[in-house]
Amino acid sequence: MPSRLPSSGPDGAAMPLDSKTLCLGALDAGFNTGYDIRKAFEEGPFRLYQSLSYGSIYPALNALLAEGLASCTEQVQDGRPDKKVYAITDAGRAALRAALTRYLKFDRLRSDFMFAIAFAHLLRHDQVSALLDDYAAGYRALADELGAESCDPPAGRRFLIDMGRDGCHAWARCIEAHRAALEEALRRDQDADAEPPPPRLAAIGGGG
Amino acid sequence: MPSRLPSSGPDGAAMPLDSKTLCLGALDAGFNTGYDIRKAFEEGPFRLYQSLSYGSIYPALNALLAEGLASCTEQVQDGRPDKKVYAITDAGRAALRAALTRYLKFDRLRSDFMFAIAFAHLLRHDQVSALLDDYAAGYRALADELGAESCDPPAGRRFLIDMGRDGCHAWARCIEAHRAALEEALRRDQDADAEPPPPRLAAIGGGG
DNA sequence: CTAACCATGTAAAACGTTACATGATTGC
DNA sequence: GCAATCATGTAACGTTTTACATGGTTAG
Repeated sequence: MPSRLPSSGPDGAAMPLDSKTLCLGALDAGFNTGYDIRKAFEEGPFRLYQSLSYGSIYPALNALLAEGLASCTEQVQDGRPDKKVYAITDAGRAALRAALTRYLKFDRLRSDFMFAIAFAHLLRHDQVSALLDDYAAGYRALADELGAESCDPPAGRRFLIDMGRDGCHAWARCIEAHRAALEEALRRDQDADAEPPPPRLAAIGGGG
Repeated sequence: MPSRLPSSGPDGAAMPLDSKTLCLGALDAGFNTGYDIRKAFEEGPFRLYQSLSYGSIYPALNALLAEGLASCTEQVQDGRPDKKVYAITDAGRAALRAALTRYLKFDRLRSDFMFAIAFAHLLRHDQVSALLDDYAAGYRALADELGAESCDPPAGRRFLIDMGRDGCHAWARCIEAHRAALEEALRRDQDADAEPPPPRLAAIGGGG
């Protein structure tokens, strides 16, 4: 059985990486229990780029085991459920490599903040400013968290960390670079609304 | 009936904006049919920040209509199904404003490329380079597409456009700024692997 | 002649998150 | 005492994507 990893459909079209592939990657990166894998996607190196929760991880791990893409040794523990320590197999590493070599789906950003800001005209000015403050602060905080990563990772992981840090900083700077224009435009629009209707009477009277 | 828009759960925790809110936003922005709304999320101003497909849009539109958050006038057409032209109502605008004022879930980036690059050590160098080329090119192309947006949009939409353009350019620059380090590290690792085993024989012989 | 565009809508399938169930240990 | 951490796993739930159904017009 040729252990399929459907990150590409039957036609070869780009499909998102599936949870099995993501787990295989986490395993290769040295996260070797379901619990640790979740942390890798919640707080660890993959945090910015992918997400995965228990509900996907444990079934995926069992599937990988059944397909021979991962192996598992159980460690009996006191009080807690037995710890299952997984390792990627050679077949698993081959499958991971194959999945990463297919056409990858391009990045997708989901930003409720940016969507909200599109409707700045419906919000009060102080709400818009607060939104921008929170948003920029969020990215700065993220950048700092991501920068404080484990020392001396392999080359690929180093790239992830550096990109995450600098990319988040860049986005924050971008917000700050454009907010002045937004806030000024909003003020202008408000002034235009609040202004008493322009003295058309004169024009009308003069034109008659 | 107080037309709920569940972008916040019962406890007030941050939840992603739901499809009804997104449709309300599209309606407010002047996209007034299901078909046009899809284009707004596929190619239009929201393209970078949210996604929404027919399967979500048409049911959402019908729900909004039933709740009085949108109104609809049908335009009979030749051959095609009747065109339903929607408009946001005052209640709808209030609901949109309310949804955007709740706690918003922070941005989530999904990047299969970045995940793949984390495993550069499993790929051939030319594959890694091709990946980086495609990735940077993708962001540059996106930036250019986003920059070529409709003229003179309202202030909030102007912000979206400018952020999209500059943000994508910044990310592309970031890729290019860090790729040299990655590729060099990969070369170093390969050289270390390819190097003939160090002359331990001498040491062993000398020590005997 | 083929592809893309216009236009709405439904149904099924795939996928993911959340909450639940369980429960000892460690730090504040 | 309370919260967090460790640790696995399932079931319900909701969302999203994809395919299907229909079909005339227009541009290359």
